[in-house]
Amino acid sequence: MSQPKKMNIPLVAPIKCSQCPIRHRAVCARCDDDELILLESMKTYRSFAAGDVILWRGEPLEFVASVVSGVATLSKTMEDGRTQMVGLLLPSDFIGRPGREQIDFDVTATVDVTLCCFDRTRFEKLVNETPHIAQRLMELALDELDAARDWMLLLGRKTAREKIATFIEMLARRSSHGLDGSSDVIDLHMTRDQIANYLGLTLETVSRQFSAFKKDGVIGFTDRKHFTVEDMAALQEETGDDADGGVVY
Amino acid sequence: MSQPKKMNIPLVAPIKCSQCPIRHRAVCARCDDDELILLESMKTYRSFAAGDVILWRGEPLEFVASVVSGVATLSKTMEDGRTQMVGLLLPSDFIGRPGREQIDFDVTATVDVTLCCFDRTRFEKLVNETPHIAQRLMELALDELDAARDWMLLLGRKTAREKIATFIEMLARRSSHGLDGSSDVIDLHMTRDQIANYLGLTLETVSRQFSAFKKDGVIGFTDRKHFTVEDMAALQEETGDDADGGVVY
DNA sequence: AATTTGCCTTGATACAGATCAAAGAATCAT
DNA sequence: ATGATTCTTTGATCTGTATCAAGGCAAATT
Repeated sequence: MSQPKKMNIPLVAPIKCSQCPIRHRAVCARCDDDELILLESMKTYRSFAAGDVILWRGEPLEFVASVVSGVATLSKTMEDGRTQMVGLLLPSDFIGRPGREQIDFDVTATVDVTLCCFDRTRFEKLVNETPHIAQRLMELALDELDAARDWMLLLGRKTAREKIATFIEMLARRSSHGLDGSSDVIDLHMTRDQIANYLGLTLETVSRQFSAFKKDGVIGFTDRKHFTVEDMAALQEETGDDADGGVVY
Repeated sequence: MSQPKKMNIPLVAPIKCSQCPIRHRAVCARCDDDELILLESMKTYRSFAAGDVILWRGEPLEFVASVVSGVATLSKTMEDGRTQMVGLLLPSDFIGRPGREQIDFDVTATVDVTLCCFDRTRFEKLVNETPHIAQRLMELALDELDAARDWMLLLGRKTAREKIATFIEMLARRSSHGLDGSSDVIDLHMTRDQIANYLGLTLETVSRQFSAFKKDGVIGFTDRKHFTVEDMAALQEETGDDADGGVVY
């Protein structure tokens, strides 16, 4: 009954742009109705199971895409196997870049992922003709750049404890549904090993720091993949980040 | 005769866009003659001495700019003083982003810098009206993003020796004037401390690794700020990067 | 139910790089 | 020139995190 994991049926029937959950945040955010009709005719949906590689480094890039649902990661691997995640793609984030026919990292689905794909060369043409899209793509790229820079500070200067605190705080912020009601159960989609690759640590250190925060009453685990934040103020304090935006009076 | 360091005369007479050294690579790369005339009427030049802070984190952003000459760095500092450089700006690189009125890092001139500045709000308007510029800005952002991701791998996973090798190799590649004639003298514009902040190390470790590479005959110092690469192959090997682009056959 | 497999935790130990310290160049100011 | 300051090197020691190793738990498979 269950499908074999690597079965190759990535294509899925797309939903209407007008009903698309990422309509107002993705690369198409600024498009008017005419432009949407055009995009609608170009797009195809593809799905990937958790763990599947979406794109290999160096592989010719046939399509660019927006993440519709799920989470994907960008990662780089050294010859001896050391790997570092260099990006996290959430719904509305964009994969690929116009003007380059390959990428320099692997893209992997960490949970089931659905992508809204466009043929790369056709999309490039569209970018050149459609200012809205180029502008939105610019904004998305600049947002990712901001995130990458925060991550560089984390990787270069934060201690293991600060890294884990920052990571937990990020998850807490993301999964709080608008409100900052703290004691929701947070899902830790990734394995300890993936978290380690994200934070520039080993999986053992990740495990130890989680245990330490649990012992200190900052978080509580309901099971290995789910936890609650018990003391948000303490967590914030441990991240090493400024409480405010860094504005000094 | 010499001017006091902090004297506030940043404004300088701009040169013509048509003669501008970064004309074909900066944000204005794709602009046609009409657009250039418009930009010409908007732009002002500002100069900063080595060591000057160009923009403070959180400060309201009055202008955006292209680097015309010199080198500037982007850096983030934690409350306790730990700092991490998160970007290096070379001629043609862009400072600031349309749609945001402050930035989350400090921008500092490491050597004397000249900027081609545009009033931020006027520039934003121009971006909205001029697809060329949004496209070019997107490309610049994506290039920076690629660089940031390489840097994340370095910060998260490379050893001190690999970090220094990567840094030296980058300088060597940049300062080789087109040719790969190796034994040019390379200028190490930055202090050991700045290099440490760039690589996520301490200045002592930077110094030790330089000494180690010198002892191993990989590089030779002519003075503390100038060196030559004696063994490029060995240097490449030490970076930990794939020799090729990662293409496996 | 028993077994396998993958993931996680915890302990013991090693080591790379940080920290502390001091002295040696180079640059700057007088 | 002379002294002051800043930057750099090198040494000694410490420590946070990696590494090595073993066992535990839970889900998947038989």
